[in-house]
Amino acid sequence: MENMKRLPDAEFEIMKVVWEKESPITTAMIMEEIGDKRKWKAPTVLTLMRRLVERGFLRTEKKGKERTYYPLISKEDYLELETEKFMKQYHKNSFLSLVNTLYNTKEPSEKELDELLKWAKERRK
Amino acid sequence: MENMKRLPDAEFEIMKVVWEKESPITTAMIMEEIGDKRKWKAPTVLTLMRRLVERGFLRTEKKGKERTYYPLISKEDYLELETEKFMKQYHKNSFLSLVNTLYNTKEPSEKELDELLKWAKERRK
DNA sequence: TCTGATATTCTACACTTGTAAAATATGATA
DNA sequence: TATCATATTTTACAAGTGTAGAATATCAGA
Repeated sequence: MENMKRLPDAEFEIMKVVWEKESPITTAMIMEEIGDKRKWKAPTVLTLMRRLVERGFLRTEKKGKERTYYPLISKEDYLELETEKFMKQYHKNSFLSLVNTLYNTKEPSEKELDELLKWAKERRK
Repeated sequence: MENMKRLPDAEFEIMKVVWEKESPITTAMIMEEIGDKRKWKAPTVLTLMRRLVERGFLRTEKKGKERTYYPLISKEDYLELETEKFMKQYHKNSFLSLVNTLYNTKEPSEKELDELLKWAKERRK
């Protein structure tokens, strides 16, 4: 999508569920998944879904009483946008800046280090 | 600070300038630095500074006609919060997820890889 | 077909954020 | 000290976001 924008937190919550379920998505599925955790009422969820449709993140169809939804933006594409924005805004696109910030106080785990080393070496050869 | 919250973008812009200058900070300094770029009027900047004071990011003193400001939160502390929130929310705290997202389409530069390898190796032994 | 249950839509409202005009205070200068 | 220039404070307002009550539509069953 041209000029995709960051999602408000609540809408991103919804999208996370949408991405992890199989389409078509129903409101019931969303309610079941996060209704409890977030204590959202049905109209709240419906409002968020509607806004996501307006934003072009979902498309929707009405069958009788109920609506179904389908994602138009993939999780990968969205996370890429989000991550690039973040790296640029807070770390001048420097990965080193990021790790230094994160592990300034704490130490990285062995596992993280291993994964990272493996990843970096693979790209380098 | 207990329960520090994320800053709105405009306020973060201000903080970036605050952090890079020597305290005490004056509005004039801010205006000079980003007044042009962002085309903010003086009252806009003053409002943002006031909000930052209310949030506990700055303290301020009034000398005569003018105000001076001092940061109460360091750049390092704030970036740590921001980065941790980001990693948790968008990457389940996994670096690998982050690098895979970033370098899914593009390739990492030699320089990034070198820096990263160096960093990881240093931590490991 | 009437009725109740349920999903959706409409409407609303408070809070946050970005932005600044108008009003005011105060130091500098004539 | 009266006046001007300038910095600050007050006030405001539109958009965006989180949240949901009230109103409405529609399916399923009596």
